[in-house]
Amino acid sequence: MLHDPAQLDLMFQALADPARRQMVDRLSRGPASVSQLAEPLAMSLSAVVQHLNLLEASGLVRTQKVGRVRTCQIEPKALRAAEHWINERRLSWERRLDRLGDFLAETRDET
Amino acid sequence: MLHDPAQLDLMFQALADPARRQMVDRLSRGPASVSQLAEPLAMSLSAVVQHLNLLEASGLVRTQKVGRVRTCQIEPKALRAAEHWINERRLSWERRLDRLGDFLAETRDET
DNA sequence: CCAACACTGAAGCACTTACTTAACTATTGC
DNA sequence: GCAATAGTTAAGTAAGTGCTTCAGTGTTGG
Repeated sequence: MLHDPAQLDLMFQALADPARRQMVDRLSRGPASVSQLAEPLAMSLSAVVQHLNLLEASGLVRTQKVGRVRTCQIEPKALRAAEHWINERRLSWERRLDRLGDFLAETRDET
Repeated sequence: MLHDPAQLDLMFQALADPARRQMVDRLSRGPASVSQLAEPLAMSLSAVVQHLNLLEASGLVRTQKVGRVRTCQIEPKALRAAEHWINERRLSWERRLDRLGDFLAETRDET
């Protein structure tokens, strides 16, 4: 579910905006309300809510409303999924370089 | 350089598109020419070049032209930078949860 | 030399994004 | 109850994205 291309689209898209990354950054230090998320950002509350909805749709953030305040938290599983996608490609590349290095070392020995 | 917000914007933006992720995926298995990158994609070569230019601007891919073919490779440093940004936020969140767990366990013992 | 090859660049078009303002709903404290 | 609080929703707009086609440029094999 977290690994399907559409979900990865949404996650990376969500992380591509500095305001949304700032929101994730704030949430990594603990839960916050919408207004608390909005406070350091130079934009209307309405804009923040729209960013938050994207973050929630991407799965990176989970929210729950109690009374009139919506409290937001990070969803570490989603972060891990994005991290994992990148990590696999990087490792694949680096393993390939290692094998290439070994090959070159071996063929050098065979002189 | 790789950690400034604008560069992260470009990297996550680049990864937000399935065609570009497919190109990165292909490159994680070894270098490729533009035509080779284009081959599995259902779009014009021109569109592929435009995607490739974004990938290069983001720093995720490096290319060099020899004769008439442009050969593309992954830049693992950039992948690592994106990975690292996500990883730090996730760890920050998870450490916070651990401390919270410890605190709750301690206060329970104090009865 | 010249045709095929591997791209490259510009223009145009449909669609999406990141906001804004303004009007609204639902809670809460007094 | 009623004003302040916390958030939501809709509509509008300027700029950005992801393609397309078409007309190039430079390179290479025969």
